[in-house]
Amino acid sequence: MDKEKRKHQIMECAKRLFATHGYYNTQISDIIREAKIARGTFYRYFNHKKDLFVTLLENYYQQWKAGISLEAQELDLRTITPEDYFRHRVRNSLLFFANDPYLCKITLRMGLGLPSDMEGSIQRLETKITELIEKDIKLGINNNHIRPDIDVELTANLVVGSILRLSYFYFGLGEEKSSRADVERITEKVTEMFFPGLFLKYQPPATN
Amino acid sequence: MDKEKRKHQIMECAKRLFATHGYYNTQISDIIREAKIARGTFYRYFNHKKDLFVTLLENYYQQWKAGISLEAQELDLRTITPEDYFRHRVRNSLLFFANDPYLCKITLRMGLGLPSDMEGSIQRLETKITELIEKDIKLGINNNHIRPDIDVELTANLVVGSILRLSYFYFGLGEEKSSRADVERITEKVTEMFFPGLFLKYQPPATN
Amino acid sequence: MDKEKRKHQIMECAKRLFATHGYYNTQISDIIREAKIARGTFYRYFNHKKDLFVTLLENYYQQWKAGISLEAQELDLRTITPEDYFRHRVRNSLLFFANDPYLCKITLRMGLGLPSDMEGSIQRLETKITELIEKDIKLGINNNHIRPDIDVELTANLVVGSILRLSYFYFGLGEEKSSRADVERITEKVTEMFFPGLFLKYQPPATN
Amino acid sequence: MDKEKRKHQIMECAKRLFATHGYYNTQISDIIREAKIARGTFYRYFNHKKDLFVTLLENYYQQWKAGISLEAQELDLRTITPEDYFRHRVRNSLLFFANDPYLCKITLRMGLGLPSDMEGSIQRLETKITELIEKDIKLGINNNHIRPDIDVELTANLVVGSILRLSYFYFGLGEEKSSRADVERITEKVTEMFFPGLFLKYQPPATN
DNA sequence: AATGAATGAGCATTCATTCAT
DNA sequence: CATGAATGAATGCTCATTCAT
Repeated sequence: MDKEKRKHQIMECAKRLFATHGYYNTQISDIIREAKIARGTFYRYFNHKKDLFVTLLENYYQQWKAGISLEAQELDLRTITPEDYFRHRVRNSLLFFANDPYLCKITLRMGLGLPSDMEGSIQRLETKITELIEKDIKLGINNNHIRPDIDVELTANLVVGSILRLSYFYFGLGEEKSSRADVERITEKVTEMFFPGLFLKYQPPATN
Repeated sequence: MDKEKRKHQIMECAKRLFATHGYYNTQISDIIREAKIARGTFYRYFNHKKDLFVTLLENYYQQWKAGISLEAQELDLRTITPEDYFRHRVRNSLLFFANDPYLCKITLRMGLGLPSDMEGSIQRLETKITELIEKDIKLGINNNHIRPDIDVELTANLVVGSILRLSYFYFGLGEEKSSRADVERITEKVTEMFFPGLFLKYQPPATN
Repeated sequence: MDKEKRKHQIMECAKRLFATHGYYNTQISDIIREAKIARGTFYRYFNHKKDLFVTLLENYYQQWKAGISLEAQELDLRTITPEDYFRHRVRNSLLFFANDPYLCKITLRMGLGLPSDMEGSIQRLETKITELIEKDIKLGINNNHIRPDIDVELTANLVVGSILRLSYFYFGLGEEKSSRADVERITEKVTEMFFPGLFLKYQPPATN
Repeated sequence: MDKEKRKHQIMECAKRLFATHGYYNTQISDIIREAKIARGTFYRYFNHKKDLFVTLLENYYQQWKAGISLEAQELDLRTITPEDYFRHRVRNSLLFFANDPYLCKITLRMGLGLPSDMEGSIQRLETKITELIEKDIKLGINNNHIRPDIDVELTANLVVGSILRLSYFYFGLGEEKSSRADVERITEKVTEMFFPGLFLKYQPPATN
């Protein structure tokens, strides 16, 4: 239908603008200029700016759900190995995000709501943490503790991602400070999880 | 100094408000009401609203850096095992975030910039993905593929965090679609990393 | 003619909407929804929204004029008493308004242009004035000054109507404050007019 | 207080503009231009445009109430004649409206909400009705039925005011057509009320 | 230093009117 | 004739920032 096409066109423009400049730094004026439509036309398709945003994400969510059920059909659950099953899941999740960088940015809350200079302030901390982990990994490789064939950058991001997500989940959602006990438990679990895949079997330094 | 105390008081109020309602939904009016100061006073301590925000994060960053160097001193690098070293790093990162839920929220871009109803639209996708992984893990445990002693919720968040971070890093920062090859490579690395810590040694089903 | 019928249908809908929600709170969208016609169709029958409104009143005015000339024919001016003549005039005026509550509201400027909550603010003053007059009349009846057979509510409205109309005519149409002399003259005339019909012959209180 | 003075200044400007161009044809821009203040300043004193309007009327109402209680004190209720009492009431009501032509216009719903050209369409009907009554009165005077000393224009407005108010009260406030019975009853009461004050004792025409 | 009244650029949204089909 | 998608000028309101006291 032609009406749907127009709506889609607006959504594509908005998605790019939201991802690039953030929700609050994208004005209706920007969207209609980009979409080459008149001001009033925008409001024929969306009730508010907010409506557009929510529609965008709702759409994305539906797309993801559809992808999931499709994915299920591809697998022969009786014969697949656990490793392949895991691999499959990971691949499909990545593919989903890889497919649309703009929605990826929006969903991952990058560039959402903050002007790029302020965004930078936030990213710096993440980057620094990642760099620290990278350094640690390199050190571990040099000392023959960590498998030398791993991709340092990727692994650092992987580990940082876990830690940030767990912080968010366990410390950020509430409002009160978390207890030391929580931290210890989480620390232990994270270590258990990463150790086997990350480290070589440990050889205590030969003393002489 | 008294001046510093006043500045600190403003920052504490702002931090809480930013974390709770987002940068754009926190007005100067809110901050000065909360901090019990006059409008003009605010501008004696900060040049703009943006300045306050950046100062807040800069502070946080310095705090983190200080924590890091402190941490280094605690360790006797000659005798510590690699596992303890890793554990140490993880613990300190978690502690840092656990210590200040408001800054945690801000840094992790939660509640930043979006009214809570729109924020919900975003969180849904993350939650759904996490739930899916949780289901997979439970299935794996039932089928004796996954170690039964793991914490399902924690592990799901850990895995999801990795995947989201990698998506962000490899697909979100640029603007062009990513190649299939990238996805395959990342998939493989993620699988390699998690497999040993997550799965029991695989026993192919006995055929009869 | 079919065209006239359609035009009439639009006018009926608009009349009801204007009377109920006011001119400015009635949108073209409301009218066409109610009249079940398309947006463009409206503009085939009326040049503007204003045109519709003016047409509506023009129509009403013509109707009234027609009613007047008709009325004249009913009377035998040679034999009718002055009282019947007056009664006749009053009856026909009332009938005219009684016949179409929507046009009545519009002509009497009720519900024109203001949202109902603001309209309320205006009505309150009128209501309070009327209530005050009602109280006075009741008092007069109790003291045997006013004929006990009158309809209090009706009479209060009648008197208030006169006063408001005279205020409007003598004080509202111009822009400058009116002189005290005007007020005195009008007061005297109003008193003269209402006194004979409203009051019993006055009996000065017996002194002892 | 200075703050009150500023608020008062805005209200005075708005009152004049509302009365002259109507609520909907008075823009915030007009008000602030007239009051020589900035856009934002307006919103320091009033929450909305509507708020200003309601405040204006609320003020007027309070003024009226204060006037009423004051008025009560002036009267010696034990000695005043009913006629003087009535005269007093009428005078004070008129004085109230005479005092502020702008608020008079607003309260009487003139110039409220409609551009002056449309307002004209409405006024025409009122004017025509008044003219008709004037003609009747002159006729009555010529025929020696009506007292020759009355003020024709004033009396016509007085009678029209009553009729319009009664129409409004009995036919306009509801939405359904009124019954013929209502009209007859009102007609009779109006005639009874005006007849004694308006007409000379009727002399049936001498027949020969 | 502290205050808070004043400022005005900026923005989302509305709605009468037009015009291609 | 009828339609309804498109238009864009107009408007109420927000809010970061300034500045006189």
